[in-house]
Amino acid sequence: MPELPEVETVRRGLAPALVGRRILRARTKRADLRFPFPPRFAARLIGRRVDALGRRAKYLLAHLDDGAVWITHLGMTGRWSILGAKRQPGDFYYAEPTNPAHTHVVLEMEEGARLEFNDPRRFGYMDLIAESELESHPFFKAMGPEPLGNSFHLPYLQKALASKKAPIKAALLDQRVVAGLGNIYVVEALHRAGIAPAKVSGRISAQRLEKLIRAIRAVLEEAIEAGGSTLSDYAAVDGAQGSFQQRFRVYDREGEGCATPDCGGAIKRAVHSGRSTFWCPRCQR
DNA sequence: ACAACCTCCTGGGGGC
DNA sequence: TGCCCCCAGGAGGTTG
Repeated sequence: MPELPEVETVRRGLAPALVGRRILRARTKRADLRFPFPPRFAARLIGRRVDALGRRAKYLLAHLDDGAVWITHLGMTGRWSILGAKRQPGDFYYAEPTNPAHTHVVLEMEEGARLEFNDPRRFGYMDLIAESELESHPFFKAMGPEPLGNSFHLPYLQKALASKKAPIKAALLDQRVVAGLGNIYVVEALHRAGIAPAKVSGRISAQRLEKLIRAIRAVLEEAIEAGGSTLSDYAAVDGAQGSFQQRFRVYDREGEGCATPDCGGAIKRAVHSGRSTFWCPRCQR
């Protein structure tokens, strides 16, 4: 479900409930998600104040007042909801309750916000580590640059892809190359850049890589603006659905006409490494 | 080292 | 209606 724009939307929704407030209660309802919770996870959250809520790629990073960082990855179906919060204009909202059987973490914050983490497939995970260990943590150690950040630029991408034989689609899904893209935004960006998903990474000209960088940035920025994409279960913390799925040009549009002006091609679908790829064979080369 | 799988897990949708 | 198969936003681990 959640790629960078969805995680950023969740971050922006959670921030008013978390930042500057203390965690009054915390409870996990099972021992693990994708991985076990760290030792004494809930107990170590209780009493802490959240100083800042950041994001790195698809990870949420809550910086706590004791120097620890509480990490959440949403996996495929992970969802944070805010329930029963204050009902004041501009404050929090009330999310539709999700299936309680899949509610795995519950927090109560100062000022009355109740936060629930719900994840039917349990591909999500959480961790709690010292801020000083963040860079060396296995999740982040080999991670590539933020696609919307200053270090994602042509010289970097040229170097990262040079001599790579993998198809460009696979390379962009590799979080070591660039961190935060997933299946949807990769295929959308490749379509905008006019690059075929199967194109060998190391054989794309500088000019076309420059166009790809611009396409990645544009699609992510537009998707954040739209509150992400909702296919089935993704929602923001207040239950709101994203709307970027209405602007997909290729994703899940097999057989439909290409959106590129004067192209007239038809969108194709193929499966590579178990993941669906959508593209227009006419304008993506 | 690299690329192409398989896997974890649940639920929704389509076909019969 | 029911059942079975396929599919899904991620990504670590295993093969070859």
